[in-house]
Amino acid sequence: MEEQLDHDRVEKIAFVLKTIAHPMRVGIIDLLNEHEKMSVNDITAYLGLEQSLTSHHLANMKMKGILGSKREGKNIFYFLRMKEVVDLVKVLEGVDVIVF
Amino acid sequence: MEEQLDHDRVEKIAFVLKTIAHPMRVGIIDLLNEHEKMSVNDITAYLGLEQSLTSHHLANMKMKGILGSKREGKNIFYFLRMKEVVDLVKVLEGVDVIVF
DNA sequence: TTTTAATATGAACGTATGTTCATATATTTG
DNA sequence: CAAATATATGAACATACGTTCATATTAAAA
Repeated sequence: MEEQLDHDRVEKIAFVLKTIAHPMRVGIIDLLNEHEKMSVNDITAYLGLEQSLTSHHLANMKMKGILGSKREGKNIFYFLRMKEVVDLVKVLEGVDVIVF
Repeated sequence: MEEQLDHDRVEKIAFVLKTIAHPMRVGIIDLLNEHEKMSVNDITAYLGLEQSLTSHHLANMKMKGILGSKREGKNIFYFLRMKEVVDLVKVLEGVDVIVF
């Protein structure tokens, strides 16, 4: 017989991958890897998106445990909580990919 | 000024992540990491899916450069082409995740 | 050469996901 | 307290994606 699929394991792994599998989310991870923490405004400016859209992405990644946030006066700063995601991006750095 | 977002780079990275961000695809990657090559039938049996669904997943991952395939008689064997995806899975091994 | 086995294909469908827009909430400043 | 700034929220919409089903293709075996 074959080995057995560990459903829980593959689900968890896929869940994280799914959460960051978006160009803007990868960009956010890069940013927060280089900056420790950043305000929504700064992230928005960097990504060149609308404020609301950035907010949605950040909220989603926070809800799923990838990011954390902390209010400081008028600003809310986001930071990496699940640091492993940086390695995900690193693994794919320079890999030859043809996108369609 | 801030650094600039490298659109091409994040797109490529997100593209690969997106392709494998599914429980069954992660399972397939595991399998092909341990087996070198495998027939559709064997993969289907292992995953416990329908033949057609497995085929769709395999075709998708092949089209996007993650897998390759080779016919041998009645069987078609799939194998890992982009080996880096194994490291993606490894990075997330044991990471604490709460799925919803 | 008919049948069986292995795999692929494509349409149809439902659901999930990203985006936009308008508006709400919270904090600071005047 | 009113205005301004920073961020969040939720509905509406479009699109992407996974799944199923029925059928096509290819190769081997009888």
